[in-house]
Amino acid sequence: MNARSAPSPAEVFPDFLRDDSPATARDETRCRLLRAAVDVFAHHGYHGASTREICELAGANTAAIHYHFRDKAGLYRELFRLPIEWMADASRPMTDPQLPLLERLAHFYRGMLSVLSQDSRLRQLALLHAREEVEPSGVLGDCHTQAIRIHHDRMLHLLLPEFGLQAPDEALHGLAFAVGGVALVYFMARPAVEAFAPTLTATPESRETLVQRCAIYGQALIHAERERRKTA
Amino acid sequence: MNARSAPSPAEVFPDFLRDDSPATARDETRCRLLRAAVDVFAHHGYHGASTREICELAGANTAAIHYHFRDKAGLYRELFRLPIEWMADASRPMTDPQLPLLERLAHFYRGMLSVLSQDSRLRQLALLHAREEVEPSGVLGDCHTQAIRIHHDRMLHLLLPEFGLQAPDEALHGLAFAVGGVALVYFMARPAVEAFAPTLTATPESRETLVQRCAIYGQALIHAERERRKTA
DNA sequence: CCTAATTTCAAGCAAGCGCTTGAAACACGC
DNA sequence: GCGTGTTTCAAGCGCTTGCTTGAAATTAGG
Repeated sequence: MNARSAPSPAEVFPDFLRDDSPATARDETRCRLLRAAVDVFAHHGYHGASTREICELAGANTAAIHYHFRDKAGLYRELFRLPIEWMADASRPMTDPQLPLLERLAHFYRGMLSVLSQDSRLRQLALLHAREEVEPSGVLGDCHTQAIRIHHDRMLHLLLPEFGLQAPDEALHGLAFAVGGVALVYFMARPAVEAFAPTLTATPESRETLVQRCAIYGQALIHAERERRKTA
Repeated sequence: MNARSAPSPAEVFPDFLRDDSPATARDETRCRLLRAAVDVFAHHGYHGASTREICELAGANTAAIHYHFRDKAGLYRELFRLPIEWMADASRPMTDPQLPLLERLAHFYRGMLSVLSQDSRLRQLALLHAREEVEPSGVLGDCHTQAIRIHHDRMLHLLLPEFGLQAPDEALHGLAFAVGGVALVYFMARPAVEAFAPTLTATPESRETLVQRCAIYGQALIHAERERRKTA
């Protein structure tokens, strides 16, 4: 009668995104619900989405949501349960101290933009995170901010040695926001980007060119902050 | 029975935001509805907001929305009818060719951040625009993108002479996005900023410091792009 | 002050919402 | 093959939603 006990994270993430999962048939409906939920929530937002539409897309009964996730909020929350680190695997090498700064920044931006490049559920999931930042659904608590913090901390981790600091000060937080902001617009204001400069992110080649330019910009920001600290 | 013909823009914008308007009593209910709509839509988003709550806050009957704006979408659309140029008056001097680049950039960022500084309806209105970018309500058409375009064009207008160009190329659009992105996070990811570095935007003084740093960053981006073009 | 147009009101409709129910279908150990 | 626990189903409940209605209240002109 009650909702199932939650499975371990690795059991569903990010596997449920793939159409060829799950391994076991017992979770089939559950996975189809999660996949459909990503699609519908991404299209209409949390409040705009209806459980009926999700179930219809999943080919399941409306009662299935209550059975597997207790309620609509539980289903939505399940999509945010794991940190979004795996969303941007490509950005992992940015913490490699062996690589030159420019290259690490390129990895960072490639990670951000790669998620958006494909018309996949990964991109839709990224969209859900972006939405939650601008229009919190109110059902997630602070778990979403925690997920974002990982990225911010990683950026700080890259910046700190550049300035010989042990802990970030106010300006370093601002710099981290600025470095991320160089590519943020492609994340958070997709319609505007495609309206003003559609060719910028059209092909994988143009996206890679964009990544390289962003890396140069990021490096310039770091240099500028270094100069600013010298004179101040 | 039918909705009134739309008044001229200057008649309601941005006057309806001020609590001491309107000049004539005949538009009182209409103005109170608009003000309440800003509040409620900003809190819950388009889909999450209910017309009943808006009317309750405005002290009006639920039928008033239909009478003055035809329906919920009409009321929402009215909040987006005018370009958002007046939302950031402080950024107007950024087009003044007399001023040095750094100062013009400071005006730009001051305009962006000033809107968010106060807990006013102006800020809520800005929030509505940010939301619409991430989660289009679907009732605005492209009129919202048009409003954003004004800011993008103004940034291009600032950048073009710096590179001796007549028309923007792909990279210049990317640069415009990057320059704006330096402060975009304070606009579009307010919860994250306040979670990670709350003091950054806490007081008017710290915000002005932030504006100055952003201007330096923006200038650095422009210089970096100039260097990049030289070597490429 | 009467008349006509404009604006507001209480009441309620149809539709869609999230969620519940009790029974049927299924899976699986013995 | 049976009994037990798990999963799915059709049906519908109570509620809120956006919107409508016809009449009352208000305003303005002659």
